[in-house]
Amino acid sequence: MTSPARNARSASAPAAAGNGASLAGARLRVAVPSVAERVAQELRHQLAEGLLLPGARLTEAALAEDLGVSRNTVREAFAELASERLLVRHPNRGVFVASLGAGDIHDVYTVRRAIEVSTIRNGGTTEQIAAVRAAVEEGKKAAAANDNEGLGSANQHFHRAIVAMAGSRRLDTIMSQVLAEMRLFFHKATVDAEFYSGYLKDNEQICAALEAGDGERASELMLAYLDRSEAQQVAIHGV
Amino acid sequence: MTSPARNARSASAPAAAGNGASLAGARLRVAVPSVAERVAQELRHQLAEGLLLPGARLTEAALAEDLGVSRNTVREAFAELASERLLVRHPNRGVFVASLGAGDIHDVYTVRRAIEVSTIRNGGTTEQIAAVRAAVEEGKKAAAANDNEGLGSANQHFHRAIVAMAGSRRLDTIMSQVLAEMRLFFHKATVDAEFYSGYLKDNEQICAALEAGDGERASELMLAYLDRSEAQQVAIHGV
DNA sequence: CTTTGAGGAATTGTTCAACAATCCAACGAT
DNA sequence: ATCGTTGGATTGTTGAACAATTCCTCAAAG
Repeated sequence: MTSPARNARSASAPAAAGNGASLAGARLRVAVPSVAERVAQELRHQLAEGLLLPGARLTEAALAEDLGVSRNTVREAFAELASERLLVRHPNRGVFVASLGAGDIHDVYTVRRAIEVSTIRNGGTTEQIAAVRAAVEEGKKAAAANDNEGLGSANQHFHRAIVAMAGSRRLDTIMSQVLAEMRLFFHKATVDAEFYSGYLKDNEQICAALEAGDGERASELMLAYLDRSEAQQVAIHGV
Repeated sequence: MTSPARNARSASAPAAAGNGASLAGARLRVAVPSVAERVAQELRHQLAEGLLLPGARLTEAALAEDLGVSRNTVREAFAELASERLLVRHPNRGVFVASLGAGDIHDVYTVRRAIEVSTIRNGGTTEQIAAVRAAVEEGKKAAAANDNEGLGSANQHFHRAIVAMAGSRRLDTIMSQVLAEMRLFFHKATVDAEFYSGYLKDNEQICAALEAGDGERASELMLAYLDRSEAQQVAIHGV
């Protein structure tokens, strides 16, 4: 019953001479993200890029000054990022970049096992499987180009494509958040060339099983992959 | 004061392999929840209680006045509830109590299938299974007392206990959020006496299978239960 | 009679300035 | 060296302000 889009006409343009110039760029963009949302985006970017390391402290005043926004707005962005577990709030002490502890690694992989294995067992449409295949090929290409950064991205695309087969917005966002958490914490590991290259074969096998319509085998492969990956992460980062 | 580098000291403190998380989480009750948090709690309560129906609008000023807090504080509470999908923000239009559409029902059950079935297949410790059993008995008792409200609570406890077997904080919170969503939307349905009573037998069977160590059978029963429940919800609420 | 457009009220988005509460580190007294 | 005290800094919260936007009403034009 809710009509999603309402045209934004009423271009009364009572404003001064300048007029459309500045608005022209945003003319088609019906929904401009709020300032708080843009701050959150910027922080997510910096977190994903490894510019903000786990444990680092973020002070409201500094960020507000730095980004040219109000402290309250920064606060809203903090709340959003905290709800995604990328930041943690210590009451009256400040917000810090999240850092995963020993149990958290297992925790994250438990979520992934639940979501990915369950999803993959049910298979997907040919289009959805094609998306998975595309991610696999993207990874191969990145490997051939020795592009580690691209390899990491391709791997995330692969797993996101897997979950997308379930066709659930909620699962998609959960998966995105989990991947963001991992990317934040495991950023150092991504520099290791051998780190992702070993997974290329797994992804290929899983994708092949999917294309063959053997969801059961695909799910078993995925489960084995996740278990192995978890063990690897535990080995790298001190338990 | 332009502070160019915000990468604070990450050196010593955060080590605490034990876990900084538990330190924060284990902050004893000496810490009083913030005002924003209390507002969020109050709203959650009213939502769960059915005092705020889906689609209802919440105005910042009214709530601020009503609860005796500042508008900004209400805003923070809104942000938190929105991140839990209990409220939705329409930019420049206001926040509304979330209402599930056609696809959302299937979406929610997709999440539950992924989490609950996956968790139950792996079984749990005797203590964890005992918690499941306790929820089952709680339901029986409520049924005997003709306490529909209690029946609904017991059912939620049952499913929460199931997920708790995974021992994952993240899965627990995801499950809590999903259950909160359902409780909000399906509140009207909970008045139906027959609605939950039919599930008592399912819960009993699932619990029995768990106690017998037959996780596979338990998971199959759970899957069948969820599918049936989804169909029932779709039947009740217009597709 | 329907459509169009121009106010105008109401609400949100955002900023700013202030104050209380809390934490932290340095300091001083015992 | 231990323990309390004292400042300084940062967060939590408030209140008021203003621009931007939406919604509603209503009169004018077709």
